[in-house]
Amino acid sequence: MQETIKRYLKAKKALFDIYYSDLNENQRKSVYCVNNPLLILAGAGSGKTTVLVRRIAHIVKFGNAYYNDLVPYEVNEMHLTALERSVALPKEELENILSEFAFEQCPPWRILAITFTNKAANEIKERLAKQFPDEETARDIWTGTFHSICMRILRSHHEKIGYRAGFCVYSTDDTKSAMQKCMKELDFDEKIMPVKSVINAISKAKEKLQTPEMYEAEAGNNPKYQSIAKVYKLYQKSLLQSNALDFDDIIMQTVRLFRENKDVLKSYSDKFKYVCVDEYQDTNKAQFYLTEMLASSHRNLMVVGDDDQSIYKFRGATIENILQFDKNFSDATVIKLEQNYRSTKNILCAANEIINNNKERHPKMLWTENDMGSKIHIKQALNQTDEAKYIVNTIQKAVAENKYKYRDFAVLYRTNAQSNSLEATFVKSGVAYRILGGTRFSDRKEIRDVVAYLQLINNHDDKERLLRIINEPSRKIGAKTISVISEIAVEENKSMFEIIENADSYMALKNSSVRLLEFSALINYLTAYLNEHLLNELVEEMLIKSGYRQMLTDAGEEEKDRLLNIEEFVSGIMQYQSENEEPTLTGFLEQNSLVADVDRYDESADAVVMMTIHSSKGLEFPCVFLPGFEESIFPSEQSSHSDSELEEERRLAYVATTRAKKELFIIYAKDRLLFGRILCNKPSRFIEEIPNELKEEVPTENNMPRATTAKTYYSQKTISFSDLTINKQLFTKPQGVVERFSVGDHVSHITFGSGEIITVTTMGQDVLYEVIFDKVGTKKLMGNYAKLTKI
DNA sequence: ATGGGGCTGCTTTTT
DNA sequence: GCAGCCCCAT
Repeated sequence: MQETIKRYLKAKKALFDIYYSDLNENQRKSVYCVNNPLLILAGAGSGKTTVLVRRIAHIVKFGNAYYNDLVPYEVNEMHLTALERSVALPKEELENILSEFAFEQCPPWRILAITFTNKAANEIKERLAKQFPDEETARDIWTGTFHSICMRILRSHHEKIGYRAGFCVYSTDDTKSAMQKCMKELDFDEKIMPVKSVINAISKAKEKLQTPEMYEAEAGNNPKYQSIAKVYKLYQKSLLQSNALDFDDIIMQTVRLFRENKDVLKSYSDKFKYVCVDEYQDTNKAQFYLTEMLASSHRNLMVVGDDDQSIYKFRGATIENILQFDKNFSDATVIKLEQNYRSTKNILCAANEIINNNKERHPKMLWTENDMGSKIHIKQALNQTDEAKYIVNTIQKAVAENKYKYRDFAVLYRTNAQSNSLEATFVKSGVAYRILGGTRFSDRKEIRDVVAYLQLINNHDDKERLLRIINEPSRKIGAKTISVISEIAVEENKSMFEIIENADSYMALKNSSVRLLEFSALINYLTAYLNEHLLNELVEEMLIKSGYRQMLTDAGEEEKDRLLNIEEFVSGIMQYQSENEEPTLTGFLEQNSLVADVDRYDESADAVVMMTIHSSKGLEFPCVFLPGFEESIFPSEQSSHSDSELEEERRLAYVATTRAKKELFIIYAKDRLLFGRILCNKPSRFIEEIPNELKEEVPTENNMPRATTAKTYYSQKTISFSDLTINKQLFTKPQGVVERFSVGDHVSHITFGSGEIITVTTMGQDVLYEVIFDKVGTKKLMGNYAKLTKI
């Protein structure tokens, strides 16, 4: 009987291994590991989304099938032989056989997958859909960004945090103008305390879950922080009055909801048997608490991350979250995905070399079985126009030779501002291109105006949007009248819209009451109109009745673009209506405020795509151009003063280079026009960090004398191939047992030098060491990565 | 209440 | 180099 059991279990595992034979060993391990906390450290291009999707599908289809030791009572020789022979079956049939092993399957609606961007969420949704024959299963899985998931939760429980139904989300610009008004009300001088810095400080506070009261307490005697505390307080009050949340509130208020209502938290944490978080290195403290809470009942939390791709520290993301993972979940399994399937050896090696200059990281090594590929093309351009021309020419040539299509190319830059000069050249060239981000579509005045009308119709309390459009087009309602309304509203603790609706009962508004009543009647009429009509019809009616369309038509040729933009916006609404079973104004506005331009990136369109490096995270392209690799641009001027910010820039350079599959072009300009001034910057240090053996200089077209070109810069630091230990290891799969140490051991590290182990924490199959180094102080290192040697 | 003219300061990066 | 802001004149 023992023998039968062994054979049965062996056959089961063999069948699963065949079913998942398109995955590598560690990827399979991640899929099978279902019933405890799981940390996946996944390098760039190592197939982490695949693992995430396949694991969820596995949980739904087979549950904890792989690791259980259950054997059916009736199993006999015939059955066993049949199983053992099934190994040769095609995959579709295999799945039927495997379902026999299913155990503790999880219904799809009890699985939650959280991502950082809508782009990633959509990709997971699409790929999940392909895993199931029916449409419903994939749709029932809760997939979304932190913000969209929280909104979904808040919509059901808004009253518990003091918000009314139909509450709305403020965009960055709405936040800014609301903040400005608060500061004005408190008589704070913008010259001394810029709005931007206040917004930043308050955002940071919210990321740390600090309430205005907590912030005030922490401010102590510091006048600057005391002032910010005052603004924070007033700002929260005005948000509540407008029935609005800002981006950070979405997370913070959800945490608050859970903390103050244990029953609500319990209903969600009981519901979600499995919680998966993508891009865990980008989560901030608030998101960490949120995740922990949601996973608290079942503790089946899987997080996927890569510290080398952490590029959002500036907005509060903390790598501590990955390090803390094992503190909260000491039984966590840790799996590393280090095989890269995306890039050529040359590209991957260059990326490894760049990131290897960072000190604050878990040393790790990506390797690939892909070809060597071309060397990295390094191009010196004369100026930004030359740079753009080089990109256009290279693309045109490759397309003409039928090597690539337009859509195979991406141009990734550090700052959105760089897109202007690129665009100018692309327009003239006739190369199809699309720019994502930058002056966003939704940032355009006319779009913001139309959205403001819709927001006000949806939520009459929304002060910010009301102020935006009350005199747009001109209704002869000026600053004076508005401040009177605002004062009355504060006095009577009513919304401004309520005062406007009753303008005729206030003496102070005598002169403008007719116009005010007309305005409130317009909004009320449109609100009622929505009951009987579709959203796009509402926009048409609004454009006509408000006089907005007339205003634009009167302006003539100049404003023609604006009308076209509005048309595009309306077609966006119609798309929303066709995609959703129950389209609502609230739903549309919410989607509109949480979705960025990058999310609309359509891979099927044959056009070169341009975006910031930040936006490109998670994407891949056969050919990538990286313009503007100059000191003070990349790394940016303001980051060059601090080591930690420089390391973040370097991680960004790492993300940029690892986007490329086949060809990578890095370009720097001798002269660059910026802010109307010509700058002459040295080539970026990141170019220098790529060893000469991996790069190839593109000759300048008119054969300029070489003495002054890039070579001189490179020769400052010569690295020979044999010095590169990492390089050599790159081409072979690393394996073997890593030596373990205990507290008090003296060890040596390749970059940090010698030190002493002070703590040892087991983290799944890995060990986290805290080491006090003689020169650089205390560091936390992962045993399997760190390559420590005993002294 | 509005529109024009001049001045400032800006560019990191995003939900 | 340009967008957005403030101030002043209408």
